[in-house]
Amino acid sequence: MSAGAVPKMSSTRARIPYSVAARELLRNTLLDAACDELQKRRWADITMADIALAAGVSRQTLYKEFGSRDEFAQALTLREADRFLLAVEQAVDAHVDDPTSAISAAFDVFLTAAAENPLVRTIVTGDGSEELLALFTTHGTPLVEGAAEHLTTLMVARWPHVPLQDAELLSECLVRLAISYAALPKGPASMTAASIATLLGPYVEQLLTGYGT
Amino acid sequence: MSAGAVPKMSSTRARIPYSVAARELLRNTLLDAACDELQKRRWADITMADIALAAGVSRQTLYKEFGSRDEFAQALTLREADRFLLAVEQAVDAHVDDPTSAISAAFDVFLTAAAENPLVRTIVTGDGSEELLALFTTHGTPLVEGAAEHLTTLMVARWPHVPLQDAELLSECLVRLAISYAALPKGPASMTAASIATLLGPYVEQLLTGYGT
DNA sequence: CACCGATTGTCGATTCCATTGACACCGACC
DNA sequence: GGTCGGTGTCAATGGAATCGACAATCGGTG
Repeated sequence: MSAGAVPKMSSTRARIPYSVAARELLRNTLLDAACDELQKRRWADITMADIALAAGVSRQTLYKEFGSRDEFAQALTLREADRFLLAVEQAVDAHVDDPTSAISAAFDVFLTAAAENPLVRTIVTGDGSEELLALFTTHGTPLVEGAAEHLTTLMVARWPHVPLQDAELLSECLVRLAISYAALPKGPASMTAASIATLLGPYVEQLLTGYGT
Repeated sequence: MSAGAVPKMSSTRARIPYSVAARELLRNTLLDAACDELQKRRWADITMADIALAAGVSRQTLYKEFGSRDEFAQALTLREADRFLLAVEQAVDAHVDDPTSAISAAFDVFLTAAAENPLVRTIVTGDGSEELLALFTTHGTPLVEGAAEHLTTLMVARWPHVPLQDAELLSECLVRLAISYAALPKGPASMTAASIATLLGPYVEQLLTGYGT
């Protein structure tokens, strides 16, 4: 058969009002422009004016949308994190029946994607983007908490039997481990993923079989 | 393997300046809103106010973007036509080696998609959307000429040996036949497609083998 | 036929948002 | 210490979207 690309009309799902769509478009255009620049030079060498220019927008609209340079950097990392979480979610969905291998698979896709991701690479390579690095570690509260929260809701939605507290603990540890191995890889992604899975496997099995009560 | 959804960063290709992206977004939001409404009631029963409201925009911005109700309807059909041409283009690309089967395949995907397309269905079903129907037939100059032109450039790009004049003639006839069969189907799409292909096959073969000159 | 309600298309006034240009502030470098 | 480049902020300007209202038109109703 030929390439199956049907026209795909307007999609009957809830329509997004133009005003919010435009706002989202503005933010993404800015963020995308910054990503582009990041592939050419280091974060420290990129000015706010550069980003605004690349996005085809004035410097002040950039400042209105994101308060400061730091907040903009935050938004950059948070959006990228969201994308990673999306991939992780799909990986988990492919292993709902077996939580341990779900962890392994999720870790695998995460580490593999991280190793290839331009933004992550420029940060991990070091060399001028220390400020961005900090947003993943020392100043990484928003990212870690946000990602952990996302992971938690993801988990409880699939395995309702797991107590919230345990899910939160597991999520945060997973997020922290993921960031750690993304920042400083050790061996191939699949290997690391398998190690983490065997490390945490017993714990999650215990959670699901309902040890107590 | 799991679902292969890598983050997919900003894509280094040429960035679209925000201003034009926003304009495009506005137009599409409006058009999409109209499509949604069309699946609920007939074109004659849909007011400009309804469309504007559904798009989350004021009636006047709608009038500024598209001059009048008629022009808006035109834009609606033209955009849908463009989507169909995209599908057609892909079908053709799957048969660059054999023009006759390319025609057959293109016609097939076109008719199949048309039969399923909500907009086309509401029009073909008749019953209240006569004004839209006219845009495909009696008032269809922009659509027919536009589609034919698109088809022509598509053809000459793939088969440069074909004289422009012949490509234009063939394109226009194909477009008119496609519209005709979409409006009034006769038997299954694949059958019709095969018939058209056998009908025009000899002509295109003659074009490619270079009969004269 | 006259009336009425709804819709189209247009206009001016208003509001909101992005742009412009300028400025004070800070840090790096000479 | 002085200069240069970048950050962050401001008031003024311009344009685009909104609001409210209007004449014109059309279909239905008494």
